[in-house]
Amino acid sequence: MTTQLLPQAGQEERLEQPEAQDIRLDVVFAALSDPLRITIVKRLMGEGDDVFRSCTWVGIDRPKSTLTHHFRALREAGIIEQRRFGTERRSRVRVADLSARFPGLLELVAAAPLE
Amino acid sequence: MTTQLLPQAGQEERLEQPEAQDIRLDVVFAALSDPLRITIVKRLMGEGDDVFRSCTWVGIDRPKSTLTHHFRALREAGIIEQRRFGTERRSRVRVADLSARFPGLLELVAAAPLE
DNA sequence: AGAATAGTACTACCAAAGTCGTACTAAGGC
DNA sequence: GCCTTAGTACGACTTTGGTAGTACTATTCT
Repeated sequence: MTTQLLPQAGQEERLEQPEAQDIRLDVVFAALSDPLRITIVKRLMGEGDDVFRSCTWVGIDRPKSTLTHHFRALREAGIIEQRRFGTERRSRVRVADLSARFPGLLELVAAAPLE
Repeated sequence: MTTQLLPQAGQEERLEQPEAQDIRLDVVFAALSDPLRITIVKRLMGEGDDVFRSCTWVGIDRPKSTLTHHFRALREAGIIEQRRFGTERRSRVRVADLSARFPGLLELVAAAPLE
């Protein structure tokens, strides 16, 4: 994290997530088996791997409680990192970790015909 | 199928499966989110992509009804092909189809630390 | 025909999971 | 302090899915 460019000040705590070596493929598959979550990951990835975006930025038409649930699932599976920025919870895809652990996985997701 | 080497005679009908272009990534992820199914696929792949193996050959310690359920899930997701050979239902992984549609996916499965 | 084996349809059970609403917390602006 | 917004914990509901047993089908061999 020491070399990471953080575009906004006021960054605070990172929400709990598994270490890279603890990320499990079956759990990742389970998290990404939901089309909505693939969409979320694709949109976040489209912004680059050092950019954090809020839950509402992703633009999914679902109640906030549902979004909370999905983002949590992605975080706990190790797919995204979430940090608190004031009132927002901003996320980014853990591209480096996932590419190291599961080479090619994110390319599959990026190519998925789901918007 | 015309160039496929079939090691046994008496091959009969192929069970229903999705066409290669109809295989969906989220459905594949869902099917492979079960550790037992990853194990099944790994063992089948260890035999090569033109070799059919029966459900019991795979050597999973589960009642037959549970195996039937899992194999069906893999087939309907498009991950395996199943054919009837006498009393047996033999399966092989659809390596060519999956590699074409989702490059690298089977390598992830093969490398998964699940036995 | 009977026995044995492989596998399946059906059923039941329980757990997991997606969806949503509600009441609430956390933060920021006026 | 009040208002607004972002997000969460909790609960309820419905659907999905893993597991297993039972009765059965399909096939093969004697």
